[in-house]
Amino acid sequence: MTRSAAQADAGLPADTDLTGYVGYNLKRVLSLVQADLTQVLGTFDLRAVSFSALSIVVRRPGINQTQLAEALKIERSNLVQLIDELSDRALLARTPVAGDRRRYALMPTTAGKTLCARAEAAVAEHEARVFSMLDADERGTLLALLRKIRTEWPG
Amino acid sequence: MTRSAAQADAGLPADTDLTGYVGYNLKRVLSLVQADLTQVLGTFDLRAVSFSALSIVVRRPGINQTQLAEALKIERSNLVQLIDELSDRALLARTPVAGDRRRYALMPTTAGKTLCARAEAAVAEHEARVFSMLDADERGTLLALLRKIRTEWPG
DNA sequence: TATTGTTATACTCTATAACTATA
DNA sequence: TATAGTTATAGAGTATAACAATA
Repeated sequence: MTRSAAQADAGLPADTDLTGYVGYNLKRVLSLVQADLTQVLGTFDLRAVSFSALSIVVRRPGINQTQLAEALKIERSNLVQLIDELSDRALLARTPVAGDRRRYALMPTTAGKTLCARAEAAVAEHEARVFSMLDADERGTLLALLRKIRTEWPG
Repeated sequence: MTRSAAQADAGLPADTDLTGYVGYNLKRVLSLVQADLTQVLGTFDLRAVSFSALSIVVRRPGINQTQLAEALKIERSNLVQLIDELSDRALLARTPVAGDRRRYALMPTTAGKTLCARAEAAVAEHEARVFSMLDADERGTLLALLRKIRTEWPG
């Protein structure tokens, strides 16, 4: 006997009821997506958060660490080592800001821009692959709904 | 001067480009939802994972820890203390299984069923609130899309 | 006084290996 | 040999407080 006879079993997954919650499905889907993304970005020696940070610095050269932390919704303190790593790899640089010696302007290097472009292409492929069960309309709808939740978040 | 003059600034959030990714939006939305859910379940002294586990045990009495771990996609080892807590609070019990002394049948107590029902009502209210910017159709579509991703996940 | 970057630290979550008892 | 539950532990991620330099 491979399973308890003490319960009815309609052959449904045990988490059937939880799948009625949007939040639970968000969590399970994100877990799948993140695992794949980690693999993809690993080939560039990037973590998801490093990729996000680099991508923003490339698009917004001159941004400082406080602004970057706010954009990524992470703590400034947790950004320090992350920027250290990207800086050590010469993907970006902390450059002085004229008139305010507290701040650094984060500037992407040529290597940083190049790696970012390659990583972005890989992430785009990753998204096309992991969401390939959705057609273009469905994927657009999903994106729109998620953005609506973020922009109209209550509180 | 409140921001660097070294960059163009169209007034857009710094993560504008990242919001083109479904995965990034999934992560940011889940973060918002989880923070709210943590507050809600905190009033029952439950974590999200404890609630999920209790909810499954209530619906599938007799399930064992290995099956529960598979359903929640967490490691068996990480389930032990979680079940310890729920058991210490007398919300469920590890009961012997006739014919296999390795296994426990997890059985909800009356208190566990009652707490679960109250928590489920609170979670339903939480979902209605945090997704209140979506109408019923939109919320149904979001749920359907997320479930489709899970059920048709490639690999 | 407030802000920026930084350090140190603690806490949670997750993953892995190894053990026991049972099958 | 394999399975169910358990223990211990290590790593990643995240949150908080306090500090130095500067505004």
